[in-house]
Amino acid sequence: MFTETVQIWYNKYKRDLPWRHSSDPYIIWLSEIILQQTRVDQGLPYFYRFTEQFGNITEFASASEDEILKLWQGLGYYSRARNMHTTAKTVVEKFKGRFPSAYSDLLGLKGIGQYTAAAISSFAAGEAHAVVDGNVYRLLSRYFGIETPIDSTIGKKQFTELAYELLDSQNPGLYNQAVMEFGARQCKPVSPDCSICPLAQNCIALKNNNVASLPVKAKKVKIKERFFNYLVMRSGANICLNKRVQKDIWQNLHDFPMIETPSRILADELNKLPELARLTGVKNVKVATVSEEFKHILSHQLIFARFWVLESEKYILPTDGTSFWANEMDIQSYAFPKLVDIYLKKY
DNA sequence: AAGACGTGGAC
DNA sequence: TGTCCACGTCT
Repeated sequence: MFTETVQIWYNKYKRDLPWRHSSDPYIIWLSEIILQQTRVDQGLPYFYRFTEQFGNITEFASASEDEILKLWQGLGYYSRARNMHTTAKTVVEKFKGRFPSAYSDLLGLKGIGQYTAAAISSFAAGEAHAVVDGNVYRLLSRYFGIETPIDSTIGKKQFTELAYELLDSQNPGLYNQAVMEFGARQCKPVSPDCSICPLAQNCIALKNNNVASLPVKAKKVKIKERFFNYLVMRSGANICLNKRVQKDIWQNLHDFPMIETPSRILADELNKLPELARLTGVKNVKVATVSEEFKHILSHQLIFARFWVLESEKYILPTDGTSFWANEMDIQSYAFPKLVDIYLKKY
């Protein structure tokens, strides 16, 4: 009943999305990775960008990581782009350029977990694997009145087992699309219109009047505050950039040489920091201008950033090994996190 | 196996 | 304003 109702609803109300016309595992992979933790509206332009740029997995694999990250710029969770590049090269080398569609093959690829392997194998090859994404957790927890936290090991197991029981093994692709679309559009996170819901009759949460409190999540993220002091150095037509190679946010994207401090600092405090002399190679650097404070919110961090534009006759190349002088004309070819991109567009 | 990892839109 | 979405995957 549940399964049939959801599929009937889907056939009537589904959105026409470009990847739904394809059974090419490469195209489905692109769309699924882009859509992880990302809404359709935000991901759609990136999907077009990537399919236009790379017509197949071999073209994708032959691009550089910098190129991939530049195309991905602004979408967030950049490990997705780095993992895609790794996977593209794996597919060319180990699968002769034919993107796999078997669940077990897919699970072995970087960036593909249970959800994505189930999605690609069911959409591209009709394999009977149930997708369990945020939409599915929400829909099942409400309809069946399940209060097990979805971010617990037990919860994950319980919801996955239920999803496999409900799966239409004759039409796994259709069922998976339907259940996710239903969750996204009808059983919405906030204020769903239960008065028009075809599942309302048997929905436990609706009966118990606790739709709004499901699904249950046990953990809450701790937000860590960080203070970034970016050093903007220009020399002729060049500007000093930094590649973020360390294991931290925005890995392999670019910003400026930066001094992170435990709290907000003033100009004369910045001048006293030994890192300033070390990063600039100049003893008494003058601060020409200071930007306003930029507040940048990540899922787990709150970043306060200032851009200190330095004035000096001459700088030496910072000795951190990750900074370099770039021609200002080439600036648009580097991938930047949103915070830095906003600053660059403003000044 | 708990925590890390972006961004933007809805309310 | 702040909170939620946002389990998806990796480490």
